[in-house]
Amino acid sequence: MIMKVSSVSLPTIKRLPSYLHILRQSLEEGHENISSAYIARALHLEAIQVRKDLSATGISGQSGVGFNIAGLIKHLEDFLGWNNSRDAFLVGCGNLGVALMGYEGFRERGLNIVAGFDVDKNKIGKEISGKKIFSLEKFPDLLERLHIKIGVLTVPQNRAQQVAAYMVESGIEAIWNFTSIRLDIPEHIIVERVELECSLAVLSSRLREKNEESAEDFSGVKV
Amino acid sequence: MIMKVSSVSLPTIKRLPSYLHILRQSLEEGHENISSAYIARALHLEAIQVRKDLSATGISGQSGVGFNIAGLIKHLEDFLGWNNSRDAFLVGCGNLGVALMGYEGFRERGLNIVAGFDVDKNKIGKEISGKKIFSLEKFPDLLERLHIKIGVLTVPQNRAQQVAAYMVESGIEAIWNFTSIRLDIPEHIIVERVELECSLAVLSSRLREKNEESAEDFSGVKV
DNA sequence: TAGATTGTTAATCGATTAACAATC
DNA sequence: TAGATTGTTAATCGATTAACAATC
Repeated sequence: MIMKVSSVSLPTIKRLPSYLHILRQSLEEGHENISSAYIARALHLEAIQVRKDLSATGISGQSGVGFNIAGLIKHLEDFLGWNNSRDAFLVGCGNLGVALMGYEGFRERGLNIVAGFDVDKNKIGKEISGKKIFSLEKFPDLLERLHIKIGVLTVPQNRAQQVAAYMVESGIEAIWNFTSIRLDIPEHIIVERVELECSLAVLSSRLREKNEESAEDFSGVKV
Repeated sequence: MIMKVSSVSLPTIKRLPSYLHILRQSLEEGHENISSAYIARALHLEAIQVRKDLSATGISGQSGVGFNIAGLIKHLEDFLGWNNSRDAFLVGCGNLGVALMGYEGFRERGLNIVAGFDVDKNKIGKEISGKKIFSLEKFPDLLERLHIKIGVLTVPQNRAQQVAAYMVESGIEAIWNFTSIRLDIPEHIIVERVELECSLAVLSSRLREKNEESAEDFSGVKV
């Protein structure tokens, strides 16, 4: 068995959604083909990087012409698995959970949240954006019956580890983790964490830099 | 004027919050010092990387002993500006906005959301997690009066660019962008986008790989 | 044919990792 | 002193960028 850990690098994969964004926009504007230079300009990247990324996903353009937009969209969506959407359960119907259940954009990106789960009796039985909320107890049973593989984790921090373990026990294969907890679960389970903290760290440090710069302005400049 | 674009690399900055996490945990457990090897083990990193990262922020440990935990926490929080929390406004009090306004963790990370803004008359005047919601019209005035520098953007996708422009006009200095829109605003404004789509792309492609692997299992193995 | 744009091969750059002397 | 751990210097690795022949 060949055990390749993806031939496509993480930085490349992370840029693909932004390419799709530009491509869809461009298609709507009535264009048929697009060049790597055009995509690069729109995203403040280098054309060669765009070409390298695209070729890594296994598509090739046409010399002198560029890439067929519709074909490229189809190809990238296929590559990401965003064409045939996968069903998912969401656990933790707080404000964040409700926000995610109502977000239309996920379905276009291959993720279809079909139901929510919570422990709060006031929430159980209700519907959010047309999706029913079940008792967490029903999770294992429904997971099996609906052949769900993906769980979205939006519970409070202090419940995260415990609930994640329960999801794994129930047979989940992948967890999209919206908590800041680094889950301790078996290696074979796919876990992707949304790194809010990292994003805030970058924002914070850029703000700090800016402050230091303007402080330098005052100290360094002779009036 | 020296215009250094930060001596500390982005990958390093993004790892700092996880270091803080381990450090706080370790302090609670009653430890006084910690080694780079310990931190690395807890985060599945290499000890040398932890040391390199920490030294990049300008702190040094003690040979044979490690780092003083309390001192290191203080240092990293200072570095990120997470000690003295900065006030921020949040624009767009939908489910996501409400979720963020109620999240306790931000204050510990230097971000204090003090008020929300919305265009929905039903929301204006109400309070969420003890924070008042104002009409978006009041944004520029309150921004100036309270000396707010940071705006959290949680409006619907189709309003994002327009609202962001309004925030810039009003004098905002930094935007934490929770929409998937790449904002087109002046260079000198700090924009940090939470890359939900990228995270989903990584999850998707890992799922696809896993599928392909198990498909190979079946095709490759002779029964 | 001339112009545009691709994909390949090589060069550069920056981040990670290794080795190890210095220090507590 | 022996053991643990740091920080420095050098080596490696992988991603980005450059150069350019090939192609439409």
